[in-house]
Amino acid sequence: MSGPTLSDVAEAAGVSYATADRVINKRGNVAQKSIDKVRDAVERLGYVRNVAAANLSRRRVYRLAFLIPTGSNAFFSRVRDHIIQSADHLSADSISVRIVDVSAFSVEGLKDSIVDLAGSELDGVAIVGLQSRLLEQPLAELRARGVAVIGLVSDLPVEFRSAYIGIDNKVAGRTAARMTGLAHRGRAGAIQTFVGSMEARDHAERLQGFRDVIAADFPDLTVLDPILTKDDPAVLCKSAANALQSGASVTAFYNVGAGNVGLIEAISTSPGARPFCVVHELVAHSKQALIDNHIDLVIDQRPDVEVNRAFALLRALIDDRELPPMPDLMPTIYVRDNLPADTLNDAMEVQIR
Amino acid sequence: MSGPTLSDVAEAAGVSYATADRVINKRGNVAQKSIDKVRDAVERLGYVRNVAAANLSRRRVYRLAFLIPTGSNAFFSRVRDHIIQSADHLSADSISVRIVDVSAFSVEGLKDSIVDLAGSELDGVAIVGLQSRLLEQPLAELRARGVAVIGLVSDLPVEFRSAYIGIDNKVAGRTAARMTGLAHRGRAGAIQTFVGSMEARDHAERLQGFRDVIAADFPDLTVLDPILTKDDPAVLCKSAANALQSGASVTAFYNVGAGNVGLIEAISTSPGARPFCVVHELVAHSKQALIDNHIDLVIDQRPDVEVNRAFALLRALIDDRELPPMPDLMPTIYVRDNLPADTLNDAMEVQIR
DNA sequence: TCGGAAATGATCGACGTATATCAAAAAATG
DNA sequence: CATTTTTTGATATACGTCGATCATTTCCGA
Repeated sequence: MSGPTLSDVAEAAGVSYATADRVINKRGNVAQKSIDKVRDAVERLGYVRNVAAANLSRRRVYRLAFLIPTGSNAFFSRVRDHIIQSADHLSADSISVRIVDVSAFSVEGLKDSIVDLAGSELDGVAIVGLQSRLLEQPLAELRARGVAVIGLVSDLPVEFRSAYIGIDNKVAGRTAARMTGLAHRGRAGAIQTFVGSMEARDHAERLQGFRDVIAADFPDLTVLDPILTKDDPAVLCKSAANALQSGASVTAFYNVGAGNVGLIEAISTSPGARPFCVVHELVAHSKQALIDNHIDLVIDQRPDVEVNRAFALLRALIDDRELPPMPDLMPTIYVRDNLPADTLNDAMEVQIR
Repeated sequence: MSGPTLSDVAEAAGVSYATADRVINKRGNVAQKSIDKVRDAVERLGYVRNVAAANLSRRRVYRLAFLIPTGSNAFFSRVRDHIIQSADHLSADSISVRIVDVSAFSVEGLKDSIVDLAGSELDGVAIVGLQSRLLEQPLAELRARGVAVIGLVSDLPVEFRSAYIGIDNKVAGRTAARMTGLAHRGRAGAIQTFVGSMEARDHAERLQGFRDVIAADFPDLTVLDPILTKDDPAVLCKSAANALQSGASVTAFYNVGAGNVGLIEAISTSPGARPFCVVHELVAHSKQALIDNHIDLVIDQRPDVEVNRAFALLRALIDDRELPPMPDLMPTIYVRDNLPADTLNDAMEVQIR
């Protein structure tokens, strides 16, 4: 019923268990001839290592780390909460997780944190990355020590990680544009966009995707040049208020970055009809704003799904197994009617505990 | 590092390993006093039984079954494909899966299939259910034999299953309404709705949710009485073509049920502007229709996520463990820009193999 | 208080793998 | 051919749990 064991393989290969083991676990001191025989038998019998038994035997503990930016950013506290919550349940599978706080969006800070990882024994790490050559050296060293490295939410230099988990931000921007276009349905309009920083790759990509779709499919709409916010709610509040007062010319808002508290503040205190409004990431205040009808749509990247996926992926990489099939990561559209019940209530409880 | 073992528990409780084992595995013939001591020690030490070791020892194979309606329904072939694909990778975890074809939407057929399950040894089963008292008896018998039973996509009688995995169809209908409303933005309009059958609970609920939101938040829109289609593409094609010709009065289509091939056919062959168009379930043709701009939105219930969740849930139930945290199941909105790359290409390959 | 029933303890051999040791065989070296 | 080196085989112990068996102790009722 359950597949062949290593003993079966050894027998089929005509070698001893010890030799088969030497081949499987790459212990060296094996003749090429024997290696071939074992490999062949593995193939023929369809042998797959019983990971559970192996881990039991070697008392394996998967030591994982997550490098997450600090700060008040609500999205990353959501990520953090999901990691903690998952880790809680994964400890039963002998997985230990450490969350490392990284100073937000500082290449130097991230580099230091990666270098620091060298101190502790690790099997795998998921990093909210940045694109910088500065990171290449420390990442290479990590991987040389056998640590599985993946990028999370924001990618690392491609050659220096095994995989990336996150949405395609161009797709996210395109989706926002599609919805904005549909909401205008033929009518002309002007869309005020906001970005945190054009240096942030995700912001730039979202804006690009947004512009592409509007240009291609909604010729009656104009995309106004983005206002630079540095993700600061105060800046957003002020500039949004400004735009709201400057007559009825603006028919939609699209905030590519964070700091939505400010945008919502401006909208909720401004009288009269408001523009169609799209923002990113479902967190406590954006959820509330949907419910209160202050905004129309939230494009979300489901950090819960991403974290789940990170764990599965790291384990597979560490065990050198095939990847299990995993649901695709697509930007998810929320309106006030398909809100998850517990996005932040539950997560917050975890945080408080 | 890794938690206490049962030996530790026995020692802490001041009983022998054998007694602790008797308590943990409910073998009976244990004094209440001993039970309490062991339970107490488990609590104190935070013992969790090592499922991997246990399964290794007893050569456990999780024997699961899925009862899925047959027929040409594209949604269920998608479900089927995901089950097959997952099962492929789960065989490494000694999980064996059987898919049982059930004649679609026939209570009698479903009942027979459930009764038939009694023949084979099973640990858990996920059933695309129906609401009928006829099912209660056979379900009760299944569960009496220790089989974990969950409802999938469409629920079973509540008292006779351990859990239900599926979306809230009222929420799905509300979401469709919200998007339709946004797309009209102030303009008046009339929405032609289509249902397969008002007896189908999911259809009725979607329509209800849809009506609720339109009535509450979009007073300028009228929901026309639904056209009964029996999910038959031919019926949909004809009635949609009819609606399209009867002047510009209809500004939107909402198909609650299946048979979208027909709807798309009518739209694509009709000249001039088309109404705003929302359907359910992302499958090959609805995806293509999005790309071709024949429809605007697809509300999807992510069968891949649901199947994943079903596996996790069944295992947890069978092992009598706590549930791992799982992403919420919310209706997902697809437009032509956030389409998953592989929804059906990959799945179809699996089918062909 | 005796006998039988109930409860407990002690211990063993699986499960499939990892890791180690030691001896034996085969191959390479001069 | 003798000697070293490389490669192999045989075997043991451990991981944490399950499912046994068998002997011993404790409990309870008559």
